[in-house]
Parts: sequence; C-alpha cells; structure tokens
Amino acid sequence: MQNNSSSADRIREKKKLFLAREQRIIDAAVELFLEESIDRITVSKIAVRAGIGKGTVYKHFLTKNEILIRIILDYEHNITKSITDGIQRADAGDSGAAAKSYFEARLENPKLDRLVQQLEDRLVESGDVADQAEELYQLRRSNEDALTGLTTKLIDRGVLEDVPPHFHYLACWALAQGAVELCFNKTWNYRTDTTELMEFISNIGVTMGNQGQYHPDDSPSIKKSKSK
Amino acid sequence: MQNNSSSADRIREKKKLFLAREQRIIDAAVELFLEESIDRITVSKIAVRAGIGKGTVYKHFLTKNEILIRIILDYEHNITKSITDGIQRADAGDSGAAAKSYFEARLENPKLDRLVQQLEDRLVESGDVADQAEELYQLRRSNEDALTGLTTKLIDRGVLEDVPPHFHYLACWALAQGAVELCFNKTWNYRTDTTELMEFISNIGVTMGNQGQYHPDDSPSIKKSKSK
Amino acid sequence: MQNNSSSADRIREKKKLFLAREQRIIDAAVELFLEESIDRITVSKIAVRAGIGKGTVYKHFLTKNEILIRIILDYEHNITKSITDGIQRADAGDSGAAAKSYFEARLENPKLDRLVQQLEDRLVESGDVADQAEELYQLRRSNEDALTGLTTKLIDRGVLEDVPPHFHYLACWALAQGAVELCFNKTWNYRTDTTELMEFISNIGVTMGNQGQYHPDDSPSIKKSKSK
Amino acid sequence: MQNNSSSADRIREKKKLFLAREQRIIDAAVELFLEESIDRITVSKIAVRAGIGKGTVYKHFLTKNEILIRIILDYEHNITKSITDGIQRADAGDSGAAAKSYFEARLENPKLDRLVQQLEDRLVESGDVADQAEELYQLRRSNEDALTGLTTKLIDRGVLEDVPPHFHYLACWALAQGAVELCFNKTWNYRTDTTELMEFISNIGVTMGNQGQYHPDDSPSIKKSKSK
DNA sequence: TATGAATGAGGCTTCATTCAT
DNA sequence: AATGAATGAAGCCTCATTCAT
Repeated sequence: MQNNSSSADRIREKKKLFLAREQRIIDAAVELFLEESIDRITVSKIAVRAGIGKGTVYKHFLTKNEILIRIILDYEHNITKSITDGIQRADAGDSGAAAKSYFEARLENPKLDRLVQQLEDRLVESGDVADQAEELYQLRRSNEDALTGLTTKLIDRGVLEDVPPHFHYLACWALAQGAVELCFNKTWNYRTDTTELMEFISNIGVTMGNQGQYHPDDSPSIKKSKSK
Repeated sequence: MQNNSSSADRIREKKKLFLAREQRIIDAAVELFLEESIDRITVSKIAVRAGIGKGTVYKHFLTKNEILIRIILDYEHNITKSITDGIQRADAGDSGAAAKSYFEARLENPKLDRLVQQLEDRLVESGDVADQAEELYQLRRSNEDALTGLTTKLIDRGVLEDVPPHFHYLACWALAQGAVELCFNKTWNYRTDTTELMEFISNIGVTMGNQGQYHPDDSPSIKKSKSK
Repeated sequence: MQNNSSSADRIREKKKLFLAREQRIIDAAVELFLEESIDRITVSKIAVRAGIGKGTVYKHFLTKNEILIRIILDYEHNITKSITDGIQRADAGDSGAAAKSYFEARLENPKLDRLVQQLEDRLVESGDVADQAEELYQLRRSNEDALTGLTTKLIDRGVLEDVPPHFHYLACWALAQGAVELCFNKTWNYRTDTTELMEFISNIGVTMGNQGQYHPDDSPSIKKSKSK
Repeated sequence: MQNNSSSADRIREKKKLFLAREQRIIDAAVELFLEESIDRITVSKIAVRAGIGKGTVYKHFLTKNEILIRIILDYEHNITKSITDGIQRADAGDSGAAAKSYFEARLENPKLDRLVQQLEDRLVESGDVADQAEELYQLRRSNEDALTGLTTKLIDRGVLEDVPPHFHYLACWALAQGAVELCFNKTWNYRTDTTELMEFISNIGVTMGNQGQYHPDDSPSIKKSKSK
C-alpha cells in the first residue's frame, strides 16, 4: 500500500521534474533570444544555457521550431488572459477597459512582446508547425465573439463609430503591435521618453474609433470625415 | 576628338548598364522575397533571377545584407518623399495631409512594406552593415525637424493634444507599422474587408492625437488621469 | 521444504518469464524490420512494440547488434534443422532430398529469409559481434561433413558431376540466396508468377550439378573444358 | 573569331574538368566503400579522399544517396552492355553466349558487384531517389525483350525447358547474384578455390534449364522429375 | 569584367547506450 | 529488476563568400 503510494509519488515527482526542465529550456531560449540575434541562437546554445545536453532538448521538443512556437503560445496565453479580464471589466461598465487592459499587457514587457512578434515572423515563414501555428491563431481569435459583442454594444451606445465591430479591435491590435516595434526600432531609439510615449499611444488605443472624435456633426461616415 | 567622345560615350554607356544591372539585382531580390520565405532566398537564386552570375552580384554588393539594406533604403526613400510632400501640403493648410500622405504611402503596397519591415528585422539583428543602417535611420529622421515644426504649430493651434511633438508622428509610425502587419498576419487573414479596414485605420492615424477627441466629461478612464 | 520448492518454483517461473520476454523482443524486432526500412528501426521502437522499457532491452542484449545476430541465429537454426533432415532423407535413398529440403526451407518464408540476409550484411560490416558471427558461421558449416559425405557418395554413384563436393552445396546456397533476392528485387517485382518461378528455380537447385545434364557432344562451350 | 573559339574552348575545358571531378568523387566513394563498412563512409570522407571540399560534393550530387545510385547505374550500364553483347553472339548461333557473357560480367569484379548489391539494398530501403531507382530497374529490364526472344527461340528448338521464357533469365540473375555473395560470405571464406567454384557455378548458369537434364523420358514436368 | 566552381563552418537532428531511481 | 530521461558523438546538408579563369 505504502509502496504503491510511494511509487506513484515518485512518478509524479519525476513528471514534475520533467516539466520543470521543459520550462528551463523555454526560459533559457527566451533569455538567449533576448540577449542575441535570434538566428544566432542554436539548439546547442539553448541546451548549454539550460544546463542540459543537446539531445535532451529533443526529448521535450520535436524540433527547434517547437521551442519557438511554445514561447509564442505561452506569451499569447498571457495576453489572452488580459483580454478576457479586460472584457469582463468592460462588460461591467468600464467601456475602455478592454483596450486598456490589452495595451497594458502588451506593453508590460515590450521586449518580450517584440521577441514574440519576431519569432512568429520566423515561424510563419518556415512553413512547418502549421498545426501549432493554427493553435496560436485560434487562441488569438478566442475572444473575438466577446470583443464583437462588447464593441457592438459600444457602437449601439454611440460610444464607438459605426463600423464593423472588428475594425475596432483590429485597429487596437495594429497600434499595439506598432507601439512595441516603436520601442525597439533603432531609428527612434535615441529618445528617452519611451514610457510617456507609450502611455500616450495607449490612450490613443483606448479612445480611437470613438464617435465624434472631432465635430460630431461633421463625420457621419469615414469618407465624409475625410472629405472635410 | 570623335574618338574621345565615343570613348566617353562608351564609358557612360557602361555605367548605365552597370546601374541597370544593379537595379535588376534589386528587383530580382524583391521579387523572390515576395514569392518565398525570406530565408530561403539565396544569393544564387537572386543571381539566376537577375540573369547574371553569382559572382557578378558581388561586384555590385559587398555582402548579401547590402542587397537587403539597399532594398530597404530604396523603399524608405519613397516613403520619405511622401512625407515631404505631405508636410508641404500640411504647411499649406491641410492639417491632416502629412499623416494622410504617410499612411497612403505605407499602405500603397503593403506587401512590399511588410517585406521591408522584415528585412530590417533581419538586418538589425545581424549586426553588420551598421553604417548603412545608420543611413536608414537618418533618412527616417530627415523629416523630423519639419514634422516637429508642423506638429508644434498644430499643437499651438489647438488641433493636436499638447504632448511632445514627436509623440504624434511616432504614434503615426506605430499605427502604420501595425496596420501593415495586420494585413498579413495569418490570425486575421480570413477576413476579406482589408481595404475598408485599412481606410478606417488610416483615418484614425490622421485624426489620432487630436484635441477633444471626445467629450472630456465622458471618460473617467486613463484619459482623465492625463487631462488632470 | 515446501518453502524451498515454492522458491525454486518462483525462480523457475521468473526464468521462464525472462526468456519469454526475450522472445518478445526478438519477435517485436522482426515484426518491425519486416514492416519498415531496417535502419529506421530503433531500439526504442523495438521496446515499445515489445511492450517493455528501452532499458530492459539492454538487460537481455548487450547491444542492438546482438538482437540482430540473435534473429539471424534463430533463423539459421531452422535452416540447419531442415538441412539435417534433408541429409537424413538423402542418406535413406532420396538423392535430391537434401537440396530439396534446403530450398523449401529457404523459400518457405522468403521475406524473413531476405531480412536475415540483410541483417547479416549490416552486421558483418559493423565489425563488432565477431564472436557471435563466428557462431553463425560454424552453425552453417555444422553440416558440412555430412554434406560432403553425401555429395561424395552421389559423385561416386555418378549422379553428380565430379568436382570438389562442396562445389555442389555451395552452388545450392548461392542459388537459394539469389532466388530469395529475386523475390524482392524491385526490378522484377512487376511479375506475378513468383511461386512458379521459385518452383522452377528450386528444381534447378535440386538437379544442378547432375552428371550428363545434356548430351556431352552437344556443348562445345565452357562445359567441354570441364568435361575433361 | 579566335576569341570566340578560345572562349568556347575554355568552356569545354571547364566542363571536362567538372566531369572529371565528378568521376573522382565516384571513384573515391567506391574506393572507400570497398575498404570499409558502407555505413561508416561519410560524405566528408569521400570529399577528403577525392581531394575536394565537402561542399563541392554537393555541386555534383544533390544528396549522398545520389552518389550511391550513380555508382550503381554506372556499374549496371556495364552489365547491360555485356548482356547486349551476349545476346548478339547468342543470336549468331552460340546458344549459351548470353548467359556466359552475363556470368563473366558479374564475376569479373565480384567485389564491386557485391558492393553494388549492397548499395542497392541501402537505397531501396531509404525510399527517396525513387526516380533514379526506376531508371535502374528500366535499365535492367532493357534487354528483356531480346532475352525473351532469344529464350523463346531456344525453347522452340528444344534446348531449354518449356517454361515462361523469363524463368530462364531470372534464374540466371538469381544464380549470379548468389554466386557473388558466396564469394564474400564469411561462412565460406576459408576456402581458397573460389575461382574454380565460380567457374563451376557459371557453367551451371549457362546450362541450367536445359531440356533433358536427366533422362528426357522421365520428366514430363518439373514435379515429375522430383518424384523420381 | 563576368563567372560559377569550390569551400567549410556551422546548423539541426538522430539514436545507441548509460545510469539513477 | 525495470525504467526511460539524459547524453553527445556524428551525420547530412546549406549557403555566403572567394577567386582563378
């Protein structure tokens, strides 16, 4: 009896260790990716950093790309969580909460966010891992319904401009994406007020698409507003 | 004399041919990059597509990366040109012209724009070509003074919110950057109304940062904290 | 006493289980080898198929190659048994029985026979397992004396051509070997009358080397030189 | 004019050198394969032996397997040539010439023949290079029509037993195949009279399937002959 | 001047074997 | 006694760059 339980314990213990090592690999990879050019990071280096043998990496991940996609998915789960929270708060009355929450999440660790953007680029190009890439996309889209619902409500209430609901959250996505790149693009790197800049942009993200951004009576439609 | 002139002609002719070939290389590279995954494009393939020998490529470009940066620079020159035009029109009274012009330029050929974004990523990471990268950054910044002037004016006129002027155009940069990525990110690829979406985002880009985007008393959110 | 006996029983039981598992490994390996390309079969796969852990395999076999040689030896024991039987029947008067029996044995499961041929190839090349390889060779040669005796008798009786006795059985070996390969060589794979073909070849095997295969005066060719 | 011709010469010269190097690679590979276990020969070793860089090998062959198949094809072309010659001589009246020629060809350099057998094994298992493998098979079958014709004639003339014509030449193939293996199988390696043995087997190959191998009136059918 | 054959460093991945539990 | 995670040597292949013609 005791034997049974102890053996089960041992197995559980082992599994925990195994998963811990998996995380070590991920962490090592992220560390290295953040330190050095992505495509100078080899599986070998990751193994060394994780303190394990190269072959061991392949006990956890079928290919190098699976490490990348895992990093991306882990990160995206965080973002998704934030969106979910934001939507809940928004449904509870705080109309800008979803966008706000989203921007906060993406800008909390912009370097990591940027890394994930870049990894995704590499992966999509590489062509394999299509399955897991699809998982990523579905994860991203997992909140679409809620977002659409929320946005529609805001449009109905006249808060947001009357365009297809997804326009609003996709615009948010775009701005957040670009904001992160802005943080690290060497062109603008000489500036030192990044924090304030990001706050400014976040605010834009939260309010963009709001009805009556300028004189309400002057833009019944996108086109119209332009003709002005 | 005639001999002289004909020899000069010949030299000029040669130079023209040389330059034409250089452009052929660039064009070939762009074509290929647009067709296939960036890192599956080899110098060899570029040479074949350009209809010349691989060695000849190296008569024009010291390294493969120089081809990339050249593509980027060529493209950026176009963008810069549009910004300049926009600024001029803005100075002439059309306050949104600069942003509008910028978005139009970046979204005119979004696939190419995206390609350039990706090439820049690779290059920056690679570390060499620092010189030419600096050239790129300076090119991008070449309009900063004018943009700052224009933006300051608009702030003074109360059109734009009173934040450091560069916040406004960097926000534009970010949104445009993200918009382009939005076009090609597979997550949202299933949508078909990209054109309208881009128009919507462009409009945001043109108007974002405008003063009094909404009724001040209607947003207890982030905005408030700032207005304070 | 009872304790003793039950403990002895238990040991015997264990041994039986151990041997049974050994056979399971062998069987699993053979199955896999027959299903897929030999060098795509890993020890791991064998363990999985056998339903045991990879480490356990190494409790039974010192190296992967030992599994191979064991498969070969097991098979060769069967063949040897058939030869022994054939020789006995031949000694009892059925002059072609040895060869006939041999061909039947080798062609009974030609796929397995071919597998064993291939495994032997790999092993011989690999160089280790020299000891067990030698065991294989001795097993094969274990009937040589009897075969020599039998063949000599048949030569003396004028049934077989008067050449060194081993020429006869080695020729048999060669033909059987080639016949098996013929079954699986893709060049001839499109044919469907393999069974008849094998029967034809077996008959040749049984009768080849027979004296007076044709009228001596009818072959000015190679034969002549020998008939001397 | 002279310029033209000299430039053409140079190109031709280059091509010749290129092809010569290709042959050097093949030769190096064959040398190594004959010296050492096939699967211990790496592309690297081949390159070293050929006196070139590893990368150069891949200018000539797309994959390592292409080197193997090339060796096989080269060899098989030789064999095919011999068969063709033999058929011609057979058509000219020497009924055993085809088989004789075939055995001579296969046994002229049995070590190489054996090597080719082994390479084919590896290749077939590997699964890729299906195209070139098919080329090999077609090459082997290229003489089938002629062989069928020849064999049919010999059957009609009563020289060969009346079975489907291909039985005869496939039996030849099998015997030759096995004979070569016999030469190098370590089981029989201790013998020293290989030459005579091969001669004996060749003779069998030339005459096997001949009508009336034993008393003509005693074997109306294969089976019958056995019952005796 | 244009060429493209040659190069070789370096990446990813596989798998037989070991050994701590 | 059984396990299977860990290991790392070794293999194949790619491709930017060089350089002799």
